Amino acid sequence: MDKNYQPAKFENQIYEDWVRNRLFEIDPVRLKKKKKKYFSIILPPPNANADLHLGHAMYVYEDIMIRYHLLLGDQVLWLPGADHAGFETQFVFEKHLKKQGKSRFDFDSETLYRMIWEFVIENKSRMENQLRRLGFALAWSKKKFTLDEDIVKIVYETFKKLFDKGLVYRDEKLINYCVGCGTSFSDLEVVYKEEVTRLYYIRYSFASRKDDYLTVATTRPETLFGDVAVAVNPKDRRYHDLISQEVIIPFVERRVRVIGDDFVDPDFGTGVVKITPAHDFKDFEIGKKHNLPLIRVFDFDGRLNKHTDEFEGLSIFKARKLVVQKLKDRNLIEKIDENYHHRIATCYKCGKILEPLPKEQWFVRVKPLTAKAKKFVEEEKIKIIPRRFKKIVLWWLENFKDWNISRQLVWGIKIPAYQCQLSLKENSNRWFVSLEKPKKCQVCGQCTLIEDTDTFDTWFSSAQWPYATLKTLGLFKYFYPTSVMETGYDILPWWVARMIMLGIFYTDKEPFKVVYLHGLVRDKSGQKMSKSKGNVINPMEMIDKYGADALRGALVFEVGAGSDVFFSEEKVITMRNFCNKIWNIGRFIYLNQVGNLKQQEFNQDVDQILINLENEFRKNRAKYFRFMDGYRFSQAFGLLYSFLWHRLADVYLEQLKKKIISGNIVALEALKKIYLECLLMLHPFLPFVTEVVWKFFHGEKKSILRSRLKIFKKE
RNA sequence: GCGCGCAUAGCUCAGUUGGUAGAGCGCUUCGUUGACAUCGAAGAGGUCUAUGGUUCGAGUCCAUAUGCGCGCACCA
Repeated sequence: MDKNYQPAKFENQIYEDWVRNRLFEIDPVRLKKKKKKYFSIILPPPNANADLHLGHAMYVYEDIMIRYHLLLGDQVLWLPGADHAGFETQFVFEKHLKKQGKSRFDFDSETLYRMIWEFVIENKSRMENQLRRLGFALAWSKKKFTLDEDIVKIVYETFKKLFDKGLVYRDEKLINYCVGCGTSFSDLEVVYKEEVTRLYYIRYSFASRKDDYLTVATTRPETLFGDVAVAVNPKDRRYHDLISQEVIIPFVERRVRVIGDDFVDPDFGTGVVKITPAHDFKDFEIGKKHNLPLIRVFDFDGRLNKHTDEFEGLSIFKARKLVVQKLKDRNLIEKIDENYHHRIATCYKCGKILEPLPKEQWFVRVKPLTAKAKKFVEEEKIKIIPRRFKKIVLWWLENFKDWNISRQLVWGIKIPAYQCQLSLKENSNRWFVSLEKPKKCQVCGQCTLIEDTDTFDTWFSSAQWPYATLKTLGLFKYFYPTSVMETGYDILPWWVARMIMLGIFYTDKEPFKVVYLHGLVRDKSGQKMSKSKGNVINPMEMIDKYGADALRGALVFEVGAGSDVFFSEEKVITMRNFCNKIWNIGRFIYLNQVGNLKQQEFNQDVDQILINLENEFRKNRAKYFRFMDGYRFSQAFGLLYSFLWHRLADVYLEQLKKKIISGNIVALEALKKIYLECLLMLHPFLPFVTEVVWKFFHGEKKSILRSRLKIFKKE
């Protein structure tokens, strides 16, 4: 044994041995003996478009649970997978294209899809290797990908089932559209940014009295071509007499009516609002309520269209400038508030302003789904840890809006929906859903179909991940519902809540019994890690320098449940030192064991020191199991840390040292027994070093995972 | 506006059945004779944000306040 533990010498070999000996795989014979307890976790599938970051390393909590249950002798499954990550991946890929001076418009959709496919496959295998380096006890033979044919089939089945039950519908609504990325989003993808913008006060002349006018306040003068009304609060004395009079929209000279609606805040601006249903969510609602037409004034490429007269073809931003200029020329601008604080909806990925635009999309009707989901959470059929997140999950389930699942992207699962052309001509717009590509129209039986070219929101497929994976693997009846869903609290509404909704919908059962949430990994001053701040720490670099165990330890040690992790290299070093401590206690025992074989000068007196040691160990062991079973992993780990280092090594080993060196075998054996049991308890946290030392004592072929020590029977 | 979280040693943070305050780093002093200097010993350093309440007893439970962080919603 070296003086210090050198992880790089062992880690790869140890992991290969684990895989080769199928220690992470389920045993099909044992599987059917129902005596065993089942324990399963589905790995949140990392996006197959980039390397792992520290957030992924947080899956160490899953490994801790998995290895703990392996040691308990349960029937264990930790299922690996990868997510095609539709929009995210296409976005990353387009950045690659841009570097080469190209864009998505240079390729037809099939070519683009194939190129992204190759890109993803390469990334996927690199990402999987990184999971291995972290030491994760994943059942690799079962790994799944969200684009596997059988998975896609399940996704289609879910969609059809939802469609048949009226829980998915197609409708023209305003959606959040990113002109740069070329796709729509659901409400969850919108990021609001505080900005100081201009508020323009524009005069709309009365149709009856040309020299009199009504002033509206707006941030978006370029949308005035789409105005179909002007609204005031009916209780507002200044204006209520004007309701149902007409004003004239500049440039297009269209007459629109003044309407009264309570939603208008008399104190805002002038108390008069222009109503543009095609480009504003609130206006869209008002438009529906008052039966107003929808006039879209710019297209999905972000350029003004034929409804804008002389402004046609201009980009939104240019059009705004020019419209304002020309309004000024006509003396129709009353004033401009230059310091208007405003929150603007932006694309969470590219940061550009999102446009509300009317578009036909597929929506999931969420109310009926959330009703059941809420019940499961309230009654704790799904238990949420830490508890405080229960309220948050329930809040989301209560407040979800209908979920837009259509994306205008190439990279993704194509939506299996078809439109009857005949119905389109007859203005009835009928769609049907078909698992296989249909030979003929299921509506009229004769027309040439129109295929939906959109793809699903990635979260629509990942929301089905627990049952889709287990169904396709034939493991559904053993492992569903899964035991634990462990993930970051930041994707609660995107993923966890939706898995609960769709899981219950498809299977009538909860997809998992426990949701365990971990926090974000921040740098040591609490800043979010990001490339732009330059504070990103690469987990693989940490492993190269200090070993996988040290990295793992740093993500667990003294971390509050569900709270963010303040990560620093110093903490990794502390954990590296702890691994070394473990190694050296082992080294002391090992060296003296060999030495004592010659000396044989054993001394039978079992003194008070050993009794104290044994008692203290017992107490800690009991606590350990309480912590582990209560999902308090950080505390279990902290307990082992202080017991092993500051009690076993600093106190007891020092007290026994002389006796052991002089050949007291009883003392040596007592120390060794407790040490080995500690290794076992520690193994879920620090799998490599514990396995390496274990093998020094038990031989190359004996894995700690196959140990049958009674300690894990919890006597 | 609604909701959530945090406030403990110089710094970063642990501390869930309420029972004499912990770790890492940093600091002071000392120690390298075969477990480990990726170490050990000794030590300094805390009215656990404030006020009130429940209790024999509160860092821990309740209420209010202050400060900080976060999520969501609205905004013509």
